[in-house]
Amino acid sequence: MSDVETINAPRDFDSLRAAILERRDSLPKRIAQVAAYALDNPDDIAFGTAASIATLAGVQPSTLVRFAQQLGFDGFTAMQGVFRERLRERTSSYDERLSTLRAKADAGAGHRAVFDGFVTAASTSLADIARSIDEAHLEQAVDLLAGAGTVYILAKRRSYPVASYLAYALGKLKIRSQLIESAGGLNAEMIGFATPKDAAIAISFSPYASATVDEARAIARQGVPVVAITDSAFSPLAQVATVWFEVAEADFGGFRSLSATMALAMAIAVSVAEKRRLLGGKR
Amino acid sequence: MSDVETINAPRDFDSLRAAILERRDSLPKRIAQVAAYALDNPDDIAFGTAASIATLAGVQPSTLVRFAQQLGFDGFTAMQGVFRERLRERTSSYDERLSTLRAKADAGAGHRAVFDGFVTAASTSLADIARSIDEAHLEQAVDLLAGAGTVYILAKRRSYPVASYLAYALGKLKIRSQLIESAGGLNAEMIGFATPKDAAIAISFSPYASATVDEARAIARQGVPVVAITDSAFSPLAQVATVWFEVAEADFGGFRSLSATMALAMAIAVSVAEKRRLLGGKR
DNA sequence: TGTAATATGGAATTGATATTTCATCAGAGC
DNA sequence: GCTCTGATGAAATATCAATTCCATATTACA
Repeated sequence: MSDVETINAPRDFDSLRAAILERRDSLPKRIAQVAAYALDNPDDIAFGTAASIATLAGVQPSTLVRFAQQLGFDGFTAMQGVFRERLRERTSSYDERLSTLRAKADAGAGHRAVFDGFVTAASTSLADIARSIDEAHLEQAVDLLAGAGTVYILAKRRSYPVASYLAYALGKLKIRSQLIESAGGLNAEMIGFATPKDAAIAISFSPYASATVDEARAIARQGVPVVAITDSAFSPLAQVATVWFEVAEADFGGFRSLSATMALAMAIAVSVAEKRRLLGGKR
Repeated sequence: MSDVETINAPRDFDSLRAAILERRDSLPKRIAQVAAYALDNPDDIAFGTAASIATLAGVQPSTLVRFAQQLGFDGFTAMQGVFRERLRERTSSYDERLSTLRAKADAGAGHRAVFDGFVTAASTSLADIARSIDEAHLEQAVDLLAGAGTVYILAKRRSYPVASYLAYALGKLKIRSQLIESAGGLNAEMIGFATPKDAAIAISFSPYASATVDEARAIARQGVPVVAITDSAFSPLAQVATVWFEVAEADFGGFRSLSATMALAMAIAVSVAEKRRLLGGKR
């Protein structure tokens, strides 16, 4: 007869919520109890087992299954899937936006889609770093650089734009810095001048430019403290660094956003300048 | 002897992360593979089953268990609990974070506030440009550049990082380009080679670097079409440009964000490459 | 008040999943 | 070059959890 029910199971949390509220009054006592608990503690449902949830809600596991079935699901597991989806969507809305944009751009949806893709990639990266930045590391890095004589900046290729802006900013802020840029022959000599009283900032992302890695290793071996900005704990830079930051830049069309890295680099530069001003004297 | 290990299983994600990083170098290959995957895709671990995660990470389920045990957990399930805990603690979404950031960026103090300021400036700029970009101009600029022989890139000082990334991207995309960078003496000669079959991208913001303006004027006088990215209709670049974009970058602590300009520049580069691919032939 | 329909609790079952075990393999140390 | 130790893969196993079933209780209705 009314086996039609099987098809209209809610696909997302909002419609599930709506479905529950709609039937609220027509639900049997125990089922209603589950419904109330589900809306109040959606996170518990996402992770718990049927048994554990049942205990918390004060019902039997079988009631949970019945509840799910009343809503049109196959069983408890299917319903739980919706609760889990909700949890991961809360964190990945940007990622989804990005992937649809990618699909659009691939389908040839025009230049606007490409542009939106880069904007979204940059926004994602910024939101990401805003959440994940480690304040203690920031303090450490600033302290370290504030006490340095010369700040050596190491970056090649993809990361080079950040380095050049950093060099520009440090110059404006009257902080002595040395940008190690070209693949030309003088780099080794330049690095040779660095002492433990100096400091270095190295920036590199996978695939790590070998020159940057080599130079960072060399400079670290001379006892120069290194602040690294890289993309993974497994980066070779992380291993030689005194302090390192993990920055996950979203990419689009094969090009990584630099927004998060830029923001971090600039924050470090300005903070170092501020710190030096506070410490006074040293001119 | 070292059976003490059993007790020190990390209780939260941060210490788990720390534990992984600490042992990074001493881990066997497959286990390290799991470690890398776990740190890169923590969400997957929270939700998946041992089998599904193992497939994604390219290992056997047993390796997952071994990994968990190495970290001091009883088994995979216990470790997964930590990943789940992390997910339920992370409450708000990206957008919420950014807007609260914006609210308190000016209120706070310390280095974190500086960092937040830069992130806010960047995301504001991005939001602005996403709203105000002129699609017709975008089309025009892409058409113009897609038909060009060599793309000359003009930018100095503050805008130079964008130019260098643009040059990098164009190179990767196999679009011939020439970056006019140094204040050195050769620029005039370089520009002298440009013909009306080429094109130029000029980037400059107030206060406009005089070299960029002069060069843009010179190249335009030779009949070379110029795409300009600048900040006002009164900009000298707007006057010599064939197409120009207005980009209003927010600044913080005296330094302008480059995020919006970057996104626009990259979108142009990729769109040009796409257009050329569509036009085919031309190799 | 009696009867039927539905709801509920509890246990058995079925299915899936983590874990363990064992055989094989790679590499370090002698 | 050989042996031993530790790592790895694959499959068997034990565990655990969802589901189903059945007996019982509750409610609705006549």
